[in-house]
Amino acid sequence: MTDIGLPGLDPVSDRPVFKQIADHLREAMNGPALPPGSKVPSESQLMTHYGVARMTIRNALQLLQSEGLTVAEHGKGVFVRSRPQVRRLASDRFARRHREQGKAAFIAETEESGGRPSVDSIQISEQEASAEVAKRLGLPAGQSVIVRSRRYLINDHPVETAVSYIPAHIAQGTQITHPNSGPGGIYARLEELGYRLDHFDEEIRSRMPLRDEVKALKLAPGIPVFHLIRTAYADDGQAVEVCDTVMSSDAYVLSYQLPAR
Amino acid sequence: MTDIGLPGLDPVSDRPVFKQIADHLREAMNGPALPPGSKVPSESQLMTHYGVARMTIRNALQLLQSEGLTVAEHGKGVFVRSRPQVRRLASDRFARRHREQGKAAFIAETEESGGRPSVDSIQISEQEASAEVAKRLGLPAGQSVIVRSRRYLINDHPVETAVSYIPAHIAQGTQITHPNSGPGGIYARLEELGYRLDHFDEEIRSRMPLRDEVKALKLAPGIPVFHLIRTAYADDGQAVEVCDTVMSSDAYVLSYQLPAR
DNA sequence: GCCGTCTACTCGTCTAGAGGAGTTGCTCTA
DNA sequence: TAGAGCAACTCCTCTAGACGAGTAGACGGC
Repeated sequence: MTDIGLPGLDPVSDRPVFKQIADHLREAMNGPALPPGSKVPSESQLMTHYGVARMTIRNALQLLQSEGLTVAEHGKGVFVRSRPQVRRLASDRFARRHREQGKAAFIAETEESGGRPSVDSIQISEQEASAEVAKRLGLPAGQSVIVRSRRYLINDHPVETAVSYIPAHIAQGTQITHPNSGPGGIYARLEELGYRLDHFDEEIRSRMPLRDEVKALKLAPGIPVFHLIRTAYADDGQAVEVCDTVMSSDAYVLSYQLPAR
Repeated sequence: MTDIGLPGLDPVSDRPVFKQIADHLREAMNGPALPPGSKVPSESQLMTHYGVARMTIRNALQLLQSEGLTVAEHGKGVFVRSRPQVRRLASDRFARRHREQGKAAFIAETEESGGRPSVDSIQISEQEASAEVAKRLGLPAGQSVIVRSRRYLINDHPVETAVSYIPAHIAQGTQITHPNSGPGGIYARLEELGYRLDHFDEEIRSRMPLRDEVKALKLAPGIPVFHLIRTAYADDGQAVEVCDTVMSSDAYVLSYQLPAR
């Protein structure tokens, strides 16, 4: 086999065999033997090396995959995940000075870091607000909202899905209801309508993706998602937008500045 | 079997059997048939119901577990995860007004929300800063730092581990090097030493936990962690502390306020 | 040289068993 | 009645096969 210096099993250890094998491979991945992108020995090679059944090897590989350390490619082999380029979300990303340059935050930031941004699956509809959304927007339940959903991609790879909810009485009849919301995005439109933005609240959770999210974001097994809910407030204290986004956690580092005063 | 109304398999679908079974169970968990905390039918019950081999059932259950939806308990059964109480981290949690009340952020917040906070595994040492830490602290590599590591628990359940790095020339000979850092925590001590805190930068990642983290945080399978790195800056722009924390993602919702100006 | 086929190798799915170990509750005995 | 012991049930680990489908390189025919 492609010898990467894997040790043998410890016959006295009571740690299950498949976990021991996973440990060995994890170890090798930390060293030079299995650098990111390299190929892990095949199932049959590992079977021969350790003298165990195929299922035992598969359990070990499965474990590593669920930890997000490897990806299996049908017909090719199992490979050590290489960390993809990440996008840093800074806490000033919605500052007015960026908005005034006429580009939505995502487009501007991605281009700056040398990526090719795109947006697809744009869908716009008018719906009754769910209890959750109504509460965040400070509306009575069942009030009508404009729903804008879309998917963001970098170099044609999906990284984020987003759904925005804007009270219908605000967005109705404006460019916000069009797929192309115009220069600076919907926040620029809201300001033109007289809703001067004051601040945003962001709520962040992390969890494993749902089935649909795995598909929409082409997520590898073992990669969690950020679930971020942002509420935009105008300077009169009124909530004017709620944005619910799900992001591939291996494509993002979130970054915030907190006051100490 | 405890009939929860599971449908049969779709013989024409090309979706693998174990995924179909997982789909059925996931569906049942969304409805009243399998509420949080309830017991999923046993492997042998599912074998009988679907007429498939045990491994196929186990694959399905394994999938749900890796999604963080269920927990298996040896000898008892598989149970639907119930969402634990979460702790909300607000972006003003390090505001001076809190610090001046003499309690560290974690203790104050947890008590406020009705939990019983505790801290254990406190270890303090002096080490050479790693390249990463040195860079964040703005120190030459290899400079000496005081390392404070500890684990936070709520109602005796671990939720977070944290390691702080403070330049030795600042912390040396102060209470910061003692396990009990005194009222208001190390941030209060830093201010007493004349480092008036100006702001914090927080960097957030999400990923699956390492082996040690699973143990330290008693994490169930399929639960990712937040990895948060906070840097504290004094008002002269100097970085005075770096804190590296790993948090169980099912115990936290992070919350930040962003300026729009 | 180019293209299609064949083959060997990869991982994916599934079957049908084995023994082990933790938990629970019943039964039988003292 | 209290306790020990046992049986039945749970999930965990592992074996030894089967067939399927995707990939890539060798090889031969055109």
